[in-house]
This record gives sequence, structure tokens and C-alpha cells, in this order.
Amino acid sequence: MEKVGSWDRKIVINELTQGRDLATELKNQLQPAKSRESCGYLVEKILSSYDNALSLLNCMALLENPSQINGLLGSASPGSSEGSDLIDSKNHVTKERKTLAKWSEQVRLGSGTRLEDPFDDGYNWRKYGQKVILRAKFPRAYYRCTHRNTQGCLATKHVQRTDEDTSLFEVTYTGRHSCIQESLKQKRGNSLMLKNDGGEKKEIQRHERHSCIQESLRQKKGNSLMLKNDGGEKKEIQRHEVHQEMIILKNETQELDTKKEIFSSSEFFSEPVKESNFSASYSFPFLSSATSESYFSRMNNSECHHNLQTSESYFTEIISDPTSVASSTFEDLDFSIDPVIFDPKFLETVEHL
DNA sequence: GTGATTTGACCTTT
DNA sequence: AAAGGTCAAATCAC
Repeated sequence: MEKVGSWDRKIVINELTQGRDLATELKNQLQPAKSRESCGYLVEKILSSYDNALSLLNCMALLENPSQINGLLGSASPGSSEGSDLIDSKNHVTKERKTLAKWSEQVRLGSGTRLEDPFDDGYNWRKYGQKVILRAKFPRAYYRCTHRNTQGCLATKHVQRTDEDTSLFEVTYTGRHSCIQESLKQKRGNSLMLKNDGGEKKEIQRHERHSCIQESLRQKKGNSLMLKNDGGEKKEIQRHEVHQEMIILKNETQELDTKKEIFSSSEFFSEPVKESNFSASYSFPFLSSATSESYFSRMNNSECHHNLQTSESYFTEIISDPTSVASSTFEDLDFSIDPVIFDPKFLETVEHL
């Protein structure tokens, strides 16, 4: 456990460091009054970093004290663990609503705008319910993220048409997205393509690049990737440089330099509508279609993976194979992680989710 | 056939 | 206990 703690600590330190850096960047953005959208994106990233750090700290506390796991995962009694998922008598999962991030905004339906347009916030939502609200003329519609099952994203929202102004809608969001959205990249442009062994392409959004690269790196067995600018000039990044991208695992200053070199801040945080002058074509021969979906379906209800945008697959591999932890997963990395022995009761609990 | 929506029932929160 | 929130079977759309 001790080793896991020190390993996770690196991730937490990195998340907090990233949050600080993003806050600094936001500060710089605010000075010349840059676009609202880029500022909003930065805020989102900052909050996400802090969420990740806090979620990790919660998980670490659990791993260090497995006796808490019953309270977290199995008990239906409210208030057993802050922000945790709970399982009710019918094995349903409910979230303690009061502990989730919640905010609302008002959206006006302009003339010529289709009804669904104001709610197209770039994320994919799936309607899961509608409810008549007391003293409200119009029913409230409930949506959750389409990627709830596949990526374990717990973001939800509800949309309520206001009584006074029928063109005005109040949209209340609960929980931030921990998923990678397909639609956002189309809206904002500056996408890049990932190609796997079979030639199957996967497009990723500009702001998703870093996490996506990290995800690809986690899949191991890669030697290089290619960057190509508008002039067709290619730049190959070798595997040892790729490792520098893994700020999640190695919190060193040189990797920040590498990141800046690939995605210079001016381009990375530029106006979303502008096309990037540095389109990238990545080829990851090691990018497989393997996902942690089976894990998500089992771990879907655990705070341990919620919001762990950058480390969920680590937990996946650690937990899914207790007999060969770490050494196989990270065999090509520049560091080693000592094997971890999990409490069998913990693994049993996870299996039953 | 697959994925999204509808809707009544059930659960949680206050 | 009432109201809000979620689930899941039935239904719809493609």
C-alpha cells in the first residue's frame, strides 16, 4: 500500500501542479480580455484537475484503510461517505446530490433557433426522465451524459422552461464531465487524427490532445509519433520524448518544455474558431481498441474512478489483475512500480458491482 | 437490430 | 409526507 500511496502522490502532485499552471494561464488570458470560451475552457480544466486530485486522495485513503470500503460501496445509508455513490435496496446507484458540483445557466431560445439548439452545449446527452414540477407550467427534462456507461461519466443536467418567459430555459448541470466527447471536437475544430493498426481513425479534439496522448501512451508499445505542420514538414517525436509527455507519471520540468514545444500555448489556447496552423497527424501503431469498458461497467458506481480522467485505466489494470500488478502494465516505462497486494474483500466488492 | 425516448414506479432528500 | 430525481420496461426512430 505504501508504494501505491507514493505512486498516486505523484499523480496528485501533478494534478495540483497542472491546476496551478492553468490558473496562471487563465490569469494571463484575463489580462488582455481574451475570448470567453478559452477562459471557460481553462476554468473547466482547472476544476477538473482539482477534482482529479481530490478523487485520488479519497481513493488513496480507501486503499490505505480498506475497512472503509463497505461504507463507500455497499451501504445504502446516506451520508456514509462524502460524494460517494450509494447502492440502494434494488441495487440502483444513487449519488449524494448535495455533494456533486452543481451550477445552472439560463439559455434563451432565439428566433429561428430550433428547440434543441440552446441545449447543444457540445456534450452528448441522453434523456432519462421527465417530471412535472410543482408550480411550474412546463415539465422538467432530465439528461445524463451519453458516455455514462462507456466512460463512466456521471455528468447530468436538467432543463426547465421558465414560466414567465417561454423562450427562456434554465439548465442546471450536476457533476462535471469526465468523458471524452466526440461532438466538441467538431464544434471547435483543430482536431487531429489518431490511427490504429487497422487504419481505423480516431479524431481527438485540441483540448483533448494531451489526455489522449497520455491514454495512448498507457497502451504501451510505441516508438514514435509524427507531427506535421501546414507545410507538410514532419517532426518525429521519439519514444523517450513521448515519455516526457507523461506528466501524469513523471512530474519533471523538462516534460513541460516538451509539451510547450508540441502545443505552444499560443496555439493551444487560441480562439477556438481559428484553424490551427499546425495540424498534427499522429500515428500510434500501438493504439489498440482495448478499453477499460468492462471495468467501467463494474466500477461504474465507485467514486474511485469518477473524475479520474487521467488515471482510470491505471486502476483498471491494477484491479483487474491482482496477480501481475504493475510490472506488465508499465514494462516499457522508465520507472518501476512495486507489486501491490489488494485486500481480497476489496476485490470481491469490486467484482460484485 | 440498435440506440434514443417515454413514462410509470420507485427511491432519496428535505 | 411531499417533491424532486432516477430507473428500467416499453416504445419509437433510424
